[in-house]
Amino acid sequence: MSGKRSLVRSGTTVDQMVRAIADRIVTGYLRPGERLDEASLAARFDVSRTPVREALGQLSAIGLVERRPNRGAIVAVVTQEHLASMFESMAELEAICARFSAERMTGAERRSLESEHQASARMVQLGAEEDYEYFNTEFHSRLYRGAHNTHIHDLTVATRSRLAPFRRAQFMLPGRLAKSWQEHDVIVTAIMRGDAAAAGKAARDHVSIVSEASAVFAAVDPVESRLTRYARR
Amino acid sequence: MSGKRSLVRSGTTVDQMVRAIADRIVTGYLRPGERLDEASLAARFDVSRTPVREALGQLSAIGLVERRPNRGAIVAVVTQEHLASMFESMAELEAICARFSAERMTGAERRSLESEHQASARMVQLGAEEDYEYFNTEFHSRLYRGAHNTHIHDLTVATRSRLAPFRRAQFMLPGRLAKSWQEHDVIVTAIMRGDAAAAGKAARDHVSIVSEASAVFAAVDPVESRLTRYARR
DNA sequence: CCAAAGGCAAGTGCATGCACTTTTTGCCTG
DNA sequence: CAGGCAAAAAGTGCATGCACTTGCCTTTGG
Repeated sequence: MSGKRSLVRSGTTVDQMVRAIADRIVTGYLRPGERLDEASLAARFDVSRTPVREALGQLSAIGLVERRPNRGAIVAVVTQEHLASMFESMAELEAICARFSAERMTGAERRSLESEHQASARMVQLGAEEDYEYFNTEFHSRLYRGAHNTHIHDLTVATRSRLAPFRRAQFMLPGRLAKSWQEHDVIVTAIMRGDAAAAGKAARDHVSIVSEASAVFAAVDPVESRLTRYARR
Repeated sequence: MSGKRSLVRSGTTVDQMVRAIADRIVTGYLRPGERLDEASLAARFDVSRTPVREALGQLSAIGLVERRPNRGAIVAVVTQEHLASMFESMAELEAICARFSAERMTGAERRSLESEHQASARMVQLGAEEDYEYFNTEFHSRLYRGAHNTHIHDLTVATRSRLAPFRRAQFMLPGRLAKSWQEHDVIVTAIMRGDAAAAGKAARDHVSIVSEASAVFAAVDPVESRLTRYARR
């Protein structure tokens, strides 16, 4: 092998592989149903099959890939039904985070939530989808952290990342940007006045709307065809 | 190696290892902070280190074990704070399941929930802790399934199993058995009349009470001493 | 007597190799 | 020409081996 390790990143080779593959799945570069050949991945990342296997095992443990004994691994295929259940769960989890945030956020957390939210209004005016997407992600992360509950935070982040491939195109819908900001605004207002119930409801509604927007894409997405291909085997 | 495989169970060797180790952790046979030596485990289960390593990797991916690069694995240590966050999450997750159950359970599901619940009353009268514990587990599983949401089901089951070591002794508390049944009764009644809000609240309260009961044990448990041992390293 | 250095044992991380399973291919038969 | 079968190819599952890291213990200089 070539000296130390070409990818100088942190952690062991396996950790790097897990992150690398998970990233490709979450960003949609690897599509549901796509075959994950151990040898190819090993060659691609210039490591032996052992760390690849371990990485695939861990990814399958967290549900990002599906492994069939002796038959290789594929990027986890998500049925319409399961997708719906994840979106519904997401709405509930976000509702919990918003409720807790309304009750528990510190003064500093409230202030930065509000100021960043106000700042993101500019992105909406400019119609800067990508910049707004960054604010949006950050906004939701603030809610998760603001809940001051590690476990809920972890569950929410994990669920969110599994939904990432299906949320991708949502901001392409005309007017979605402005609506999203409005919905955030309702959440922020409720949190600022410590109204847990209202914050929870607003967050749940917000995700539900995103869910419906994404469902449009999911239906015509390669997911279905991959599903078919998978079932055929 | 001896022929096929001595542990004839289903799945690959790695799957068996994951289940075997997870089981020992969840049942409390392996205690938080305990060292998981690859070679010892390999010898113990009569396999090579490779499947053991993969199993440990997967267990660490789902949070049951903690892995420090080059420094081996230990059974995940749960701080008091994290434990509290898991109990709180559990209460919320159960509340969601109960709410959904009230809205979505089929007639058959409702009937069997109620009849099994009524049957478990006998266990309370007889003070049969172990038998009641079986009914109790089944009762909660019914709620998770009754929610008709795969993802929530999975999150709830996973969280519950991580809490298992800390719920163990709860029924030893005098009178807990009868109180538990009463609390279940409130949940069942709410579900039977389709009152989602009441079912959710009752389920949340139920778990909160269990949480408080368990906290007593957690505080004086080996968890603390293990924590100390771990920190010392 | 203590602190730093160095070496040793234990243990982890990854590469490689072989056995076994699944899938594919090519040939034969009806 | 479809169907079936057998052998080869491809790919997974696990064992083994070696390099490297870590923690401990001894040694040595102050």
